[in-house]
Amino acid sequence: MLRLSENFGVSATGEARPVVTRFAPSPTGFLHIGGARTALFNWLFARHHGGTYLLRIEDTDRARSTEPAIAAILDGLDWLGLMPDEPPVYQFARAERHAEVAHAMLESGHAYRCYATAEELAELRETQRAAKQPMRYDGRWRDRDPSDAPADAPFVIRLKAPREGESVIEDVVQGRVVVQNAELDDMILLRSDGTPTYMLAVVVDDHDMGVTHVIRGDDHLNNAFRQLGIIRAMGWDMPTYAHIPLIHGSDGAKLSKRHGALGVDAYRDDMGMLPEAVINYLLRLGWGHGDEEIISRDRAVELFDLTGVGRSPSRFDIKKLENLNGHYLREADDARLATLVAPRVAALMQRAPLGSEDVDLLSRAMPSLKPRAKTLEEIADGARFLFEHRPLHFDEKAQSLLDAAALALLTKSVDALSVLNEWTLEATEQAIRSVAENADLGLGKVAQPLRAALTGRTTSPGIFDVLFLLGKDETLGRLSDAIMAISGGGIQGD
RNA sequence: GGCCCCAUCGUCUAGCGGUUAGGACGCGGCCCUUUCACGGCUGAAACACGGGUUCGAUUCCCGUUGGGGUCACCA
Repeated sequence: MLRLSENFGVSATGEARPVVTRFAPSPTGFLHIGGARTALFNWLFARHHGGTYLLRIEDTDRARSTEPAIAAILDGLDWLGLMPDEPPVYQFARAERHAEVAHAMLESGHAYRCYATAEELAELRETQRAAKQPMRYDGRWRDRDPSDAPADAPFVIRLKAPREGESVIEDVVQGRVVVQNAELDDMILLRSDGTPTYMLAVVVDDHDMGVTHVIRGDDHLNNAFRQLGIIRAMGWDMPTYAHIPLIHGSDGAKLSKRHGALGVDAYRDDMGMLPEAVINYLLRLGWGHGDEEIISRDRAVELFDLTGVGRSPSRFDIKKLENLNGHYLREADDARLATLVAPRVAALMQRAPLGSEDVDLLSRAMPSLKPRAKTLEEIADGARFLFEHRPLHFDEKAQSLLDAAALALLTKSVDALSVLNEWTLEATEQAIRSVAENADLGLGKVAQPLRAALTGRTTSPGIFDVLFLLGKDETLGRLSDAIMAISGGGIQGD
């Protein structure tokens, strides 16, 4: 398939311009995962070509745009490292310029005033639907003499779109797409209150911002043809289009709020994902480079291109994201993870924030904690035993391990451990191994009761890591707690 | 419904006329092993269907089916 050059936007005069991309969300809600991917692709494309990546807040819908939504979008982009190269452009602030363009088109005869009322149009649509005709504006004011206009009546400005012929877009992702001009009606440019519609604003802003490559969801593919009408009427350059397929939920339906279209903050806060994992996952959703799966940000900038973007929609798979997150967790710096996990531990245990000593302990425990988790939340859960206060609460499985046989083993362990002068991994391991050997048992037979007694659970980091992290006093204390509980028959349990 | 887009394992994908159809997630088994993980090995698992074009189609063309998108004084 023939594809246009991606490196540069080519102007009407044929001169090459440096790449400018933009992400243009409307602030009507959080930054969801699909928007994040669009932002990522725009960012990546600009970086790859040494261009500029911009952000435009499409807030012309005053009723639905909110300040918190803007904050949420900025926050999400910041977390993902996708902040724009220049301060964001607020579309509503440019309403005057949009109106100016609409009036210029009126002057040049590319647009006209339409006095049809909302009721009139609703009626038109109803008739068309009843007759099973395509629903479009019928152009009733298109060629009407301006003198027919009712005095002082409100009007909108509509584009005078060509009614014959066809329009072609060579989309970098979708290929050549052709639409008959007869399919397009005369869309509204300026509302009766003088405010611009999205169709007008997006074209004017993209032009004024010097956007060379429009990379957006393919739900805008049909819009592109409408927008083309404005571009041609104004004699502007057509940007290179790249309409990327949407992300669907795991059930194949469009990702919506009830289908798991969560804000990126949910991935960060609720699930405990790392931004690098989300970025890597989003990158691979709809884009591929051979067999490479683990791709760093730098590597992505190096490799990314639009030709690698697939044409079919993809489904969101949380399992794969978790797997990737596990990978980046294992790779991440321990001190950084400790900082991220600390508040989660406090929340989980319903206790005061961890002090610096506790965070330090968390950091030291991280090498044995992080390989066992896929999210920060799981790390926090696995770290609880470090901060639990004596006497421990034993879960059901742990209780069943703490029986009469365990009592003997625990007692012997206390004996072997308490005489140790040095509390090292090596020393404790040697002591416990000899307890096992003397009892003629495998290490596992001793390790499990120890684990239960020390952590209250049956799963934990390696038992010698647990011993070491807890320290001698705490270890011996917890062991004697368990011994007492068993002999007294009063195990603290559920 | 009109128009537009899409179609390889369950999922994300590689493939760009001739391959034992590859990788990853997930799933099963084995190994490692003090639990759980990690790691290693391994198994099952796909070209939606029907016509063409061609010596030869997963690959090119058409159709069918299926999925998605879009048809506002929303963006």
